[in-house]
Amino acid sequence: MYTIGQISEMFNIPISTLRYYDKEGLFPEMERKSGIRRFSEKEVEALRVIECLKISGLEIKDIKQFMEWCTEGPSTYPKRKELFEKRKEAVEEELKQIQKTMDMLKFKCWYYETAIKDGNEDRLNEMLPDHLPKEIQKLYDNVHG
Amino acid sequence: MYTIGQISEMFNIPISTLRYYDKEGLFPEMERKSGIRRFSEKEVEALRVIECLKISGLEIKDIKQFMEWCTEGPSTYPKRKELFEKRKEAVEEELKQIQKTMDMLKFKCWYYETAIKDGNEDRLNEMLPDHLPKEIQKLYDNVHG
DNA sequence: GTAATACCTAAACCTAACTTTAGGTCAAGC
DNA sequence: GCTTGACCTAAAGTTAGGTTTAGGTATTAC
Repeated sequence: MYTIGQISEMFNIPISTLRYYDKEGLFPEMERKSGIRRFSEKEVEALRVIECLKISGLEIKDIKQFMEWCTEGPSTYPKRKELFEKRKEAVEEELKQIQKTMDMLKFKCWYYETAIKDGNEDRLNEMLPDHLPKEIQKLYDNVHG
Repeated sequence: MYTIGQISEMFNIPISTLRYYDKEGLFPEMERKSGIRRFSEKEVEALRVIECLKISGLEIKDIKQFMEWCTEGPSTYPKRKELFEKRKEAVEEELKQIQKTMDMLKFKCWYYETAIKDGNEDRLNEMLPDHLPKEIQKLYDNVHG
């Protein structure tokens, strides 16, 4: 059993945020001892799931919904599984987008590296849009195609 | 040359958002014809960069800063390059985090698939924390280690 | 016994990034 | 000549996800 302060240190999350999560219903079964929150292994795992679902793009109110399903027993297993399947798909989409973003960033890094060497963008403007070095052309096409 | 409506369709961005970006200074050199915005290739490329930098986690005011550097000529090449290098690092970090998130999602999908088969979590509780199937154990350890 | 810590609540406040609203201009088609 | 559609502005409103504030309790250290 952990206090809110210990959990705050463990997860590097402000105490105010943990209280906010609690107020929003993200720990529906958390115990208290004379008013003081007691985080058990259950809440620790809940926090791991909260961080995961947040990164996946889920809103707090939907995370709350999931936590409620968890208190309702085996009848909600299918809903819970479906939620994670959908989140997986969403994250796969996000991943594609980030890959594209990375390609743009790499292209721009090369671009300015070249501009610094040349002192201007004249040569770059001649190479654009389809006479870039092979590897760079790939990045460029992926982003500007 | 494009109108705001054409750009809105091209990028699938609301007109109100494009005007907001303009107001925030993200198109410092955009022309106007009797009050009406005229988006050139320059602004189209700016928008690609805006989307890239936004996904990389940069705030609007910092994107504005970048766009201003672009109007200041070759002396700002090093700053611009450094910005993209830093964004690249930030996105690499984000990517690691998302990979971890994916592992958690995959684990949870397997978990509920198993729970549905069994009708309860008894067998799962016996397997936790270190007698899971090999591939699943990897995911679990990566997230709970 | 009192001072410092760590906890508590309710409610107000904050920020970024938009979106909506209200009112206006301008060119084209009928 | 008037209606329609696409543009314009300034300013107010919205939302999510917290954070801060003000005031209070309870346990431990001296």
